[in-house]
Amino acid sequence: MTATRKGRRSAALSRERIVEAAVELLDSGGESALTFRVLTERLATGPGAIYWHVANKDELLAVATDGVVADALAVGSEQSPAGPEDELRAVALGLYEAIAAHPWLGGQLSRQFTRNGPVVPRIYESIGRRVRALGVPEATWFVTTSVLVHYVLGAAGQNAANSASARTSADGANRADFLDAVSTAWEELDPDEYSFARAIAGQMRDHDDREQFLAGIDLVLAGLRLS
Amino acid sequence: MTATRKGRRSAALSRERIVEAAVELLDSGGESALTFRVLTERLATGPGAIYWHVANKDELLAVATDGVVADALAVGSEQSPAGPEDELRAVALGLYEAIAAHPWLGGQLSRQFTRNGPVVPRIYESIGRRVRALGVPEATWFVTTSVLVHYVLGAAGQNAANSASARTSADGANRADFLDAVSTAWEELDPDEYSFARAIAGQMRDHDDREQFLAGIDLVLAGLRLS
DNA sequence: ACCTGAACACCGTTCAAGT
DNA sequence: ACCTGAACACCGTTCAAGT
Repeated sequence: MTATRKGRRSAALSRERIVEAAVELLDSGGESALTFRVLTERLATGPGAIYWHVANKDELLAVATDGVVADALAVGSEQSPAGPEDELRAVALGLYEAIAAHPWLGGQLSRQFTRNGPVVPRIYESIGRRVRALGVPEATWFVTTSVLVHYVLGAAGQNAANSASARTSADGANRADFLDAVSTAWEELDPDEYSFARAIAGQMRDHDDREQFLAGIDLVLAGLRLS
Repeated sequence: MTATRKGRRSAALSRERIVEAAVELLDSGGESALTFRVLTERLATGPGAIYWHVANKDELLAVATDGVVADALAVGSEQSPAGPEDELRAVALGLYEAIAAHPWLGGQLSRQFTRNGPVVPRIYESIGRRVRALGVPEATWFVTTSVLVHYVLGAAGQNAANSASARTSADGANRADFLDAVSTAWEELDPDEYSFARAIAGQMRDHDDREQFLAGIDLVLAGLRLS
């Protein structure tokens, strides 16, 4: 793992090796940890060499994002379980786990929605195929898939953000401590203005990530059966 | 409007004036348009003066985000319509319109989920109050509100991203042209790998933003009635 | 074709100094 | 208490020059 960190590089530079190193940096320190300065150091090269393989930082981030998502979705579709509902849950959970493992994915994915890249249709395809298999009317394919996609990415991103900020927090807190801090903050809000936020603060503290996440999927599935 | 753009500043500096100028810059050119360099120029001052009123750029962005969202939600709750369902639609649409008017809000809001700031409980409160009023069981308050919040922010952000990138696109395209380009790109994807994405490309091109957005809300509301 | 590395035009932020 | 503005330590990106 430390083999390429110092001294001359062992293998020729390639787009793949650059993306691989970028993902490592993103995983270890979030979006701000990926700079061309430390990237060139890690790869024992100069900035010009990287720009030979990659157009700019935006493209590098897009390729890294698409690669991680493609892997996550590929794993999800290997095991083809019982029916389309279970498949849908598996795909959603696969995305969830990927974002949990790479917290920077959350923000990056929401940025990719601006662009016309490959990752957005990839995600719509994975979720949408299962929506179609559930037999919902074609006229509602776009809406239902959109609801699912946005919920999956939003909820996963929020949870990943929690664990990410917990990881880098100064007070050495873990995820539970961070959730506890947020929950406590919500409980101390003004009782008149924030009666609801205060009421769910406890649920937020104690909730099991995956369980709640899947409960949300099931809620949408229930609504889907009626449309 | 151009009064404060050049020459000496007319009024004393204040947190409010700084935030106001920041929002103007964000609205006009997106997140990258907000720099301390042009901010000091607009306010006819030096960077040190801004740092006297505001801790750093992160705080400035957080305050700007919270301000715009607070305004949007205040407008939404003024008119208290028929029942909680209509109120929910009004609040959701209010957020939707705010993000459409300030496209940078989308990305900024997803970033605020990492932090323990005031904007996230504010949004949960507005949506959650109506969820509670619908009479759903307390045990599911957190999940149902989460589904709604993530869908609202995700869908609004995606649409805003569309119009935002359309606005700044080189080929002078408007929103319809941008959607058309994306739709065409999806139609040209591999038929085997992307059968679903190709199938909904047409719906994406022709869809009415608000109509589709509200259809998504209704889908969740339908699922909510069953839980 | 692929890589080097100095240089450019920018950032956010700090801080001694002024009023 | 509030503001000035030079300076610092960084960015992403370019490009003439090498192999």
